[in-house]
Amino acid sequence: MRYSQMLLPTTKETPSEAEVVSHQLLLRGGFIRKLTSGVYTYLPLGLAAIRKVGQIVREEMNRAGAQELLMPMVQPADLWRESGRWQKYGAELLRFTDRHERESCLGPTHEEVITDLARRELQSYRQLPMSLYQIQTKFRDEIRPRFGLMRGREFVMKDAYSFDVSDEAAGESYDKMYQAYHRIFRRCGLDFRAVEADTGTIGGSFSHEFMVLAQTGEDTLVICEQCSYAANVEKAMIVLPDECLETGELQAMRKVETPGMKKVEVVAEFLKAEPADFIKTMVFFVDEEVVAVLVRGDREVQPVKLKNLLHATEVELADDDAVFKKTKLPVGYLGPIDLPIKVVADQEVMRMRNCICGANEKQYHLTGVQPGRDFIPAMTGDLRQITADDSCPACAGPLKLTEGIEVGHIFKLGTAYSEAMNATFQDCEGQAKSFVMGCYGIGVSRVVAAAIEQNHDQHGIIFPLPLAPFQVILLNLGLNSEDITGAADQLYQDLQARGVEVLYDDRDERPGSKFKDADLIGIPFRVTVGKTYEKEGKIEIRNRLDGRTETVDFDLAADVVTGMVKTEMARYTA
RNA sequence: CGGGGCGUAGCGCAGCCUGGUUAGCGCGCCUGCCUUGGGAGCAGGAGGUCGUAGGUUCGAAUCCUACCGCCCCGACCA
Repeated sequence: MRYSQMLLPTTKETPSEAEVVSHQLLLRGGFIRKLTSGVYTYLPLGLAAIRKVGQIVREEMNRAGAQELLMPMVQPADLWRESGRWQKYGAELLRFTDRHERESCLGPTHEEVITDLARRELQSYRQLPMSLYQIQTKFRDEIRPRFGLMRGREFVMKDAYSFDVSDEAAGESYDKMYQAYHRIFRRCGLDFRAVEADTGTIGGSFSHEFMVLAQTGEDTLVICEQCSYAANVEKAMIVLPDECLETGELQAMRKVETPGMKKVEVVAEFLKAEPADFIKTMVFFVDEEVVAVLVRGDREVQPVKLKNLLHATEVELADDDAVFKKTKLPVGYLGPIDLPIKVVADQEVMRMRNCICGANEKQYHLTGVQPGRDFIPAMTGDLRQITADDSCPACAGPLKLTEGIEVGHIFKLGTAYSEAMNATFQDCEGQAKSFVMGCYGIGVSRVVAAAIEQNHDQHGIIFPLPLAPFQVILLNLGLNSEDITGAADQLYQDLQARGVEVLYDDRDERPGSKFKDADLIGIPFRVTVGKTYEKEGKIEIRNRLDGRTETVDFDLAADVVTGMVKTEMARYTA
């Protein structure tokens, strides 16, 4: 491609709306333009990068035995009513009514459509297993889209669905996808981890998220430094040490005056105790019900764990005003003893001795409280957020917390959708059975953003070669010289003839601009034809990543560059 | 939806508080000269319903009201 003919509008200045680096560089580099909130046009360069990801995904999906199809973006409400998600999905599902008053929605995901297809077209166990996928634009009406391609409302997603005869077979399909995902992200050149995850609104029994490690990530992960354990903090199980930590004599419960003190730290200082001696009582709205959650004073409640323990659909931390309005309880002085609402406790709380907690009476706390003796919660379980001080649930090794960008998510769905939608096949005994399903997503456009978050410097993007919209950028720095231009033109053709993807900068621009743009858009190899060619008949090849430059004879240039591209590409095989 | 901020040329911004001739600046764009290895220089030029509607006023980018859009924080979320 000749740069002079390409729509590639780079800018010097950073648009004010962009917060994170991938968003800034995608705008500055002329990859994307915003149409409206969370909705972007992919310019030629941006589309090229997305296609690169798409192609890798496609190859690995096919290798894993999945077949590509393409489903409609517009979906009828009736299908969503069958699965129950017309009610459950909430405002993120963009709904509308057509001229015939038929209710419809824009597809945020395609479980309903694919399950409908399966129940029509798959009748026999002989047709199974079956895996189908598509790469398509999805729409989710995010409350707050942000960070450019990282969290748009419209985005390109690969979604795959598997249908199996049994739970065991479905497990095999899941494993295949798990392997395929590893290959995909390895081939994309990303630093990533697969982590155990919560299943969210998609539902299902088991799931892994694929996380690109980057500081701008919206999720927090916990990773074991010793073994391969990794999990989203929403899910990360906490294993308490075997021995009881607290020793010493059991005290009797005592009421103490703590005027004007609500925060754990304040009361702790006043009573010369540690926050870890406290039982903190947090109030949540759990599907309209008011629930008190007990954790140790220095811990945080993990709402997703709470949601799962109580089998709730919605969990929200209640603010003080709301709590008081609803319960008339003395906010700030709450404690588990004689509390007139449902109380659930983190497992750790039950091991504490001689605790301090609110007295459910203004200006008073209790000391010497014994869980189990002085109160018994309705339910106990793992409810707190894991910390770096906890030990690995798998090997008891040390843990590390880190941020991640979710680029893929795979779910073992089971029969949730097939049962709801009556999607069955006949097994070998002629019995009707529900399909055992799995679903597998990759945020294709998000992968591009994540790759940039992970691979950039002060000058711009540094694409891993497999994702680069072009492999080589060829600079002609002598437009006025027939000699140089002739050589550059020739090299452009020679490279193309060798199958190298090359962007030929033949613009009438000064060298400085060309260098800056080349750095900004992140093409891995830069080839320069200029002064050095005129003087010595040599061209320069520079690696965007490390800045290393080689000078080679013009006659060898095409072969040397092609060789470098091939060698570099070979590093990314899965 | 709650809190905050912003809408002035393609982009980034000033002007608004304290209303008053032709609304500025930088980048980009067009023409010419000159220049050509890290976003050059000079000269000339094009480009604006000041987000929209209404109001106050002799007079509104500027003050008031409503609406629309965008960004940030929160809740929410693959």
